[in-house]
Amino acid sequence: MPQEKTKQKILIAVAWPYCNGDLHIGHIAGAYLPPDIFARYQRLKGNDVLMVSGSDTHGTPITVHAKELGISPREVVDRYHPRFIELFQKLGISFDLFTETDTENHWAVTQDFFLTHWENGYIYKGEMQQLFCLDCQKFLADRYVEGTCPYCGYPHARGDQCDNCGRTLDPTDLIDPHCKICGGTNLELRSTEHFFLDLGKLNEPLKTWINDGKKDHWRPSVFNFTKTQLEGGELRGRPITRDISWGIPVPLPGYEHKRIYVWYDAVIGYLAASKEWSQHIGRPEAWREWWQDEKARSYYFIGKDNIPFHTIIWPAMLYGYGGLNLPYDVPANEYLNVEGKQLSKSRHWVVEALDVLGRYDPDPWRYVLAANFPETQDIDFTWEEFVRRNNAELVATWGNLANRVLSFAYKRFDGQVPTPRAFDQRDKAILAQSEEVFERVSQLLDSVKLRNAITEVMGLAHEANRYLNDKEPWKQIKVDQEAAATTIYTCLQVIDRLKVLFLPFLPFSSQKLHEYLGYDGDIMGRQYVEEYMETKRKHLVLRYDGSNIAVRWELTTLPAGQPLRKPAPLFSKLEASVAAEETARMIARLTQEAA
RNA sequence: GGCGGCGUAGCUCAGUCGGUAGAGCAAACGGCUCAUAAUCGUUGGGUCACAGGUUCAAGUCCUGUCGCCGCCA
Repeated sequence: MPQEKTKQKILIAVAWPYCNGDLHIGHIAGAYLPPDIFARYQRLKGNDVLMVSGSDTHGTPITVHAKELGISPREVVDRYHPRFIELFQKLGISFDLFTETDTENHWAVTQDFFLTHWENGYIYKGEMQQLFCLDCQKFLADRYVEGTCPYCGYPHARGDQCDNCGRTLDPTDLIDPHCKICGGTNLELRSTEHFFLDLGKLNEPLKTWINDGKKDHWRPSVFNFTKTQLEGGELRGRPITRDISWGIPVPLPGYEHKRIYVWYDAVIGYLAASKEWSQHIGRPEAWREWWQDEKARSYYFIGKDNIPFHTIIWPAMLYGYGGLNLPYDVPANEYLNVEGKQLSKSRHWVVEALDVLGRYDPDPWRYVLAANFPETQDIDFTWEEFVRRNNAELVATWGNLANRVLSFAYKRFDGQVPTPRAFDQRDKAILAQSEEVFERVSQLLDSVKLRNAITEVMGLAHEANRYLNDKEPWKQIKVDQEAAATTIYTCLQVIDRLKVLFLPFLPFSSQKLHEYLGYDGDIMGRQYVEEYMETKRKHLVLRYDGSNIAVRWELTTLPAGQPLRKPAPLFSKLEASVAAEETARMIARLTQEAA
């Protein structure tokens, strides 16, 4: 049924990883793999996808980290930013642009935002009481004050939060507060002038926005939370500047020594990166198609801790700026726990993504994480589950299906796709099933139910195995060559469709399968790293080129007689011992770091 | 403390609009031998956190309690 295909503009905005440490698999499952699957699907459908993110480089955690290492904040960024890029390349996360916030472009876009908010009356000046270190002659950001937690007695609690009991604190709550820079205790409360985003003034328009009746597709956890907050009508001004030296200078005369608070500039990155991408492709105004066209849709992929920033603060900022689209959807995920415990760098319970990608292929990770996406609740990942899903589902159900059929065809039908005769009822049934699955998966992907979608796809692989066992082509071929040819053709046809269905999830193996089936061409696109020079500074970016992709999101028809390539298994089994080894590795690290 | 989400089989999780509780794993038995010993079939297992309420009918809606997670204070 040919329907008018209008290309939809899809902005895929991905949480900006904070650039002071490596990403773990919880980040991948929560925020980075989902948008890639969604982006690949949308591109295959023929929509115009712009998927952007970058390293979040400002803020005091990075300056604190830099001081601990005895290097500059910029050197901290230079240490982790390339590792993010390496990770996303290895995992196949197809950012149209992954950049960073310490760029001339981002500074300019942020300062423009600030000035526009200022001119539009959404920023006001106010006085704040802040601890000042008399020895350093500096105001201390919350994180630069250390002391004893008044709740649990932990002696190294920070001014913003206690790492031991997790409570949020005010620097003045601390017992025996001292300066983290010089260790001194000569602190006094002083008044300092700062700028505030007037969220109170933006509460009412946001209330109208959340109740506009166009949020039915939002996840309940995201929608209910946002709606309640906005209808409470109690949004208050929030400081957007700080007395630190690392960050974007306030663009007002007399205030250049103050810096823009990292939370304010980080979300602007979505727009800044879109503008940077437009520069790269040589159409500097292209970003407008994703940000100003009312029909464009923007999806923000984030973890649940980030919900208020993306459903309240960022929409408020966009509204206050004017003329830019507010989020169409914010499919926030819950958390991925590991072996029953929450991942936590400070508590030394981590599975670093780059580390494990050195030991295991990307598609098994993509599969296992997608099958476990925490879309509705926190999910418990175990290494045993990783091995089981890899061996019993990816290898045994899907990889083995492809391999058994391809091998049979290659050996018994002269290395070609066999020519079928008329299909019987059983053949027609499996082909019809592949169409139904295609429909269902499309609907699930459209509504960002990725976990259900991949389960449906795997279900079709399961059905194809059943079909094969019903037809027994290894028996048919002894008595009726054409019957076997029809069975194998039918199964290859289904596998070809599974290749497309799996492509957003498992691009690496779908590419291999594409070649085994005798096709040419690239179906997963090409990622590449560039160094981009601005007038004074340069930075590394990750980009993606999917312009030559040789398939579309549609039911394929495999040409009979097409020469096959010699097949090989798509996936490898893992030793059962892997689970115990990896768990032991985590526990070893835990006890070692704790000592 | 306030707000939101979650709590379902031994384990990990689905469950749409209120209509007789589902899948996978694990266990047992059987079929097949194309395939990486992979695959296919059959079989068991439930106080849907707890206590009330609405309804002809509640895992689902309402109230309260407990626990976990997040945001805010």
